[in-house]
Amino acid sequence: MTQAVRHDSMRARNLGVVLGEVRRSGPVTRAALAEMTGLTKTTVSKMVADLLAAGMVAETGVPSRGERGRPGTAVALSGGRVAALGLEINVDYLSACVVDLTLAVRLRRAQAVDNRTASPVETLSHLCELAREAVDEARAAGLVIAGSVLAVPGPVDDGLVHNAPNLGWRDVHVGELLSGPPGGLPAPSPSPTVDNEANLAALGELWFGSGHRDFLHVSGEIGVGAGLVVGGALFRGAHGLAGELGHVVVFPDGPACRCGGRGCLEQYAGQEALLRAAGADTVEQLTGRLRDGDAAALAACERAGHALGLALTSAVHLFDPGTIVLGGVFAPLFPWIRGPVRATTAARLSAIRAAVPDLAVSRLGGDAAVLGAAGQVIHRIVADPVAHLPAR
Amino acid sequence: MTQAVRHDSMRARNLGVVLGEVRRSGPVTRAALAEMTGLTKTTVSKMVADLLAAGMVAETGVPSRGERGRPGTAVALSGGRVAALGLEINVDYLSACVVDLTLAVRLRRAQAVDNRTASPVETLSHLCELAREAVDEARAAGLVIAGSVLAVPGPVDDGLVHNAPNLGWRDVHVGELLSGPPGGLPAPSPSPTVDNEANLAALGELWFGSGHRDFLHVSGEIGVGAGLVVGGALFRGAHGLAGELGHVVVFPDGPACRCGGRGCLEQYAGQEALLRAAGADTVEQLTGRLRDGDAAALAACERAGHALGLALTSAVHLFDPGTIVLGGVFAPLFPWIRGPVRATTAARLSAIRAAVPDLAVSRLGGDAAVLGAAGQVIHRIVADPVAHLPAR
DNA sequence: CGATTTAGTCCACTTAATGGATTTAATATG
DNA sequence: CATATTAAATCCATTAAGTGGACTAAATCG
Repeated sequence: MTQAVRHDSMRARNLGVVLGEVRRSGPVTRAALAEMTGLTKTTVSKMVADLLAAGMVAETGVPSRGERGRPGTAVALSGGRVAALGLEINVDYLSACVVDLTLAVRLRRAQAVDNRTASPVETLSHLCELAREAVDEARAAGLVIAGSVLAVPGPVDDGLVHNAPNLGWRDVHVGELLSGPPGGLPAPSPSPTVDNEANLAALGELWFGSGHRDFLHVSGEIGVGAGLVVGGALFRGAHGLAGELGHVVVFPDGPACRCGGRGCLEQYAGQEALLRAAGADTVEQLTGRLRDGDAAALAACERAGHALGLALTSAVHLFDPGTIVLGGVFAPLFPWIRGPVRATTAARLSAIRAAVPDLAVSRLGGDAAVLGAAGQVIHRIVADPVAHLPAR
Repeated sequence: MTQAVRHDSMRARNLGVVLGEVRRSGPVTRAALAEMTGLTKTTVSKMVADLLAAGMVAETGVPSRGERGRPGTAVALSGGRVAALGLEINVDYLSACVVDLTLAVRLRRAQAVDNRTASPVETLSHLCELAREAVDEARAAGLVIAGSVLAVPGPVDDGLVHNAPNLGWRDVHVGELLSGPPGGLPAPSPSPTVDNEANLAALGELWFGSGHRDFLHVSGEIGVGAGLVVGGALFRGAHGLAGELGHVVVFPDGPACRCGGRGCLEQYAGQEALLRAAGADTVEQLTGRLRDGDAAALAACERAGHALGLALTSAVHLFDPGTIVLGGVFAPLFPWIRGPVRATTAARLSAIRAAVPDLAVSRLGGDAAVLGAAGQVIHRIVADPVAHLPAR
């Protein structure tokens, strides 16, 4: 429920509103902020002073536009102090990044590890090491890490990974394992919150991608996940398990899927099915063959694209997304699957929908999830700066 | 974006919080309200005084529970003054209801009209007449109609019905037609807002139904629509067109659908397909035959249930609903389709989902949409009572 | 160079919530 | 039966935070 507004939470909230507006509108003067937020110049001035003191915003060079009157001094988000750590565990790599308040990527680390053969604890201590290095380096650059988020390839419920089949994890309580030395691993503090990779990839696309505020982001990895963003907010469903595009039924009598069903999208457009159909071992090999015009590879993409188109048709009817963004392995394959996907969706949607959602490719590819993880921390800070202020 | 909180909006908001808590918790004392909202007793007392003066709450008989100390005087929502009008246009009937603040249905009117043969303007003036009668009767009972919402069987965008195929409407600007005598019809004032029938039916189920806060409501009418409620809020998608369950792809190579696709759910479980397959003319006839054990009727239900189960499997993977509630024509058919639907969803979901959503039947049946329409007005009033207060 | 215009700050005022003291109305107890 | 105890509701002085108008600062215009 919406909570009651008390005097202090009013201020906290308004600080968030002002900071959010600063982010949205780039460098802005206090006067413009007052106009936009509906607060008075006095109030805005006081709040900007607080934000300046906290190192969250900085006065930029005056954008003197040659207009009459006293020129305002614009303020913008400052990347100099506050930063966030993004972490990712995936099937065959670990990854970390540090992002500052302006969403500039300050540091990027990745490490190839086969996490299928390693135990969860091994993988997590590996990750902690990587995180530690990243944090140290960020500190050396004068940044304060305000928080971190970890992306894992499977559904997460409050720090608990119930079942991540592609990692071979079952009931791994990541949150607890990372909650610090007494019983846990030496994780960076404050200890990371854990979230699903597909969800965070969608948020990555939101904050670091093409700038859409309404889209369905499809992350093709070993599994096929999707994250829906509506009005700049992620849709999670009742238990946070929404967006399992990979198990949407495409051909009800198709091949059996590890989910217990038959004919799920993953059996046609998942990375393994796709490579098997094309007779390739890696995605790089597949794109190579596609470039060479290999018939089997092209047929595999055609088939995967058609299946993806069918699943997306259902998803569009249910979700009503603004745009569809293809990411993960679908990004490098985009030139070849775009056609079949479009053909299928257009044929089935154009008669009833005024606008068939655009089909776009993600520029972020595999980086979307780590970036989204770090971005989520930043987003939380901007929405509620008081909680992260160095106590007044 | 979240708007800035100013002094007056702080009060407005807190009034809404208090009133919302009164609704949620039935008769409560001021002291309990203070506890629940986190506001002080002083503040709550002042606000309750305002709400009493506005006739929105009333002091109920003290629920003296034999405890020590001064007993509190409980307050509860009062149905005596404020009420809302719900309206519905459907293919073969018009309907109206008046609901008071406590969500008690004070008045219920329905009229069988074939709106397929009538023009939109004819239908709407018919509706206005019905509404006028309902409003007059409510006034006579001392109620003030604070607003109204109209349900129509088709997607609505800001008062404009782009395409309601089952009514034969195209680009009917209902909002404008109902905006009052200068150019419009003599609609009740304030003039109704318009929304989609499936959405409002889901909200009806939320407020008047079984009390779930997370569910997917399936309204089987001529078309098959669905409304998703998550955390007590309706999910609408980017353009308000979400939940078109009827056009989820079930058998990609199935029969052609009027949407331009093939093998949509509507071709198997829509009212027309279902009756045709069973060789029946009306739903009543069909249920009669089912009760008699007619083989063709049972087979038709089996087939429809299987198709619905497939579509719901996809919907569960994408939406992650808490429960599935079957309404509309599926309500009377529930005893016969429950089995096939369950069998299909359980087989395809149980291995990967910790909890397969429950399958329940709506107690509201065809009334869900009108009730939801009236309920939406009430909901708005409770969320922001200041806007509906008789000016302090 | 003064008039005009706009930005930002200062200050007295208002709103609404707070917290503790007080009053009120019950039950429990000697 | 009078008194203690307990909890609800109200009263009142205080505080936090936003408001609005006056004032100062720094530009451009004529």
